[in-house]
Amino acid sequence: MDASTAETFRQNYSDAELRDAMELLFFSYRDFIGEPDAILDDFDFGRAHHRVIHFVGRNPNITVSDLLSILKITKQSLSRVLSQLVREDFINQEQGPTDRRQRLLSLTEKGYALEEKLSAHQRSRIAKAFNQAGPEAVDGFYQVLLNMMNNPKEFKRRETS
Amino acid sequence: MDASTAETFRQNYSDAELRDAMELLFFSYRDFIGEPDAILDDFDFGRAHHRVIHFVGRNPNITVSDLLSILKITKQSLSRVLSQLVREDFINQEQGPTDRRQRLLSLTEKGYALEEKLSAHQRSRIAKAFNQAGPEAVDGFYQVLLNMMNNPKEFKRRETS
DNA sequence: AATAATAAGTCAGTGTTATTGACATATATG
DNA sequence: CATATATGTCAATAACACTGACTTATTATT
Repeated sequence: MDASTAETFRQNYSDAELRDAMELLFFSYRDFIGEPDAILDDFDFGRAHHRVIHFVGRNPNITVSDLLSILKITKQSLSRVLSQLVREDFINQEQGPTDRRQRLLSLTEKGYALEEKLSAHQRSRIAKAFNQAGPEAVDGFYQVLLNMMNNPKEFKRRETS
Repeated sequence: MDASTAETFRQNYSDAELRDAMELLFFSYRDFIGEPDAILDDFDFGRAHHRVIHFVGRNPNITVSDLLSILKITKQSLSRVLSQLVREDFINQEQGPTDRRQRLLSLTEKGYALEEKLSAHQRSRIAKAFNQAGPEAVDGFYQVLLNMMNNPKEFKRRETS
């Protein structure tokens, strides 16, 4: 979609259409997150652990407070999950080099292996959806979901090819 | 995207790209569901009530068991929420006309009003995202998310224009 | 050097949403 | 009549979130 046609967008969507989209989001997200649960059960972990492992994996050496603002949960909620992951050697904490109050978080090898295992199903689900829908659809998927975010800049797309 | 070019899709996405998409789903869904909570608080309701109200609204006279298979939660989980909504006159139950074991669910006027109020923010969020991204992007959004579902036929798109 | 602010962690209590398992009732179907 | 189905309910439990209050270590400010 180039700039010259940008003015010609239909700017009206009916409530029924918008409710369709709401429902599609619900269904697709429900199925998207429903998968790794079995693996997590084996470790006595839940979805909260999964999210922490994902975001620490994507942001090596992230601080606790930065992780908190991504997850938008409280320190106390994170604490339970994080201390468990550190205790069981999935996540490593080390003192910040310049600010020694910080505890920089990164995945251990064990943590990385779990992330791989957990995300395998989700990655192949997305790959399948992308391949079936085609590259133009993938662009649309990105555009719509980015525009749905409160702060689209929070999403850092690492790789485009 | 027409059938003639369907064979030319790039069929390989890197793990990093796929993890990008996972993250975008997380962020956009987090922001999408984060909004109606304040309204729900006023009624002492939670997200579970919201989901029930939404799906009963979209599927008038749905049976309890059909609602359960959409939500993919247990009967006991639904029961607490549903009986509360019935007790406070947001949802109406009536005996099935052919099968009297069934309790067909529908929104009362009060329930419909609440649904309107709750979905208003989400609808305008989606409308904004659709308008910013453009109609082709909207098509892509639909295609990708549909292909991400376990059973795309579960999604019934009511309106296309 | 003293004070204030920040980063992280912890203790205690609470609430929502989900779970499993067992069982009850009404109705429908073979 | 026996069995299956649709719904509802009781009890116990767990995951994941919350609020509020407080501590410790470290950094920044005055």
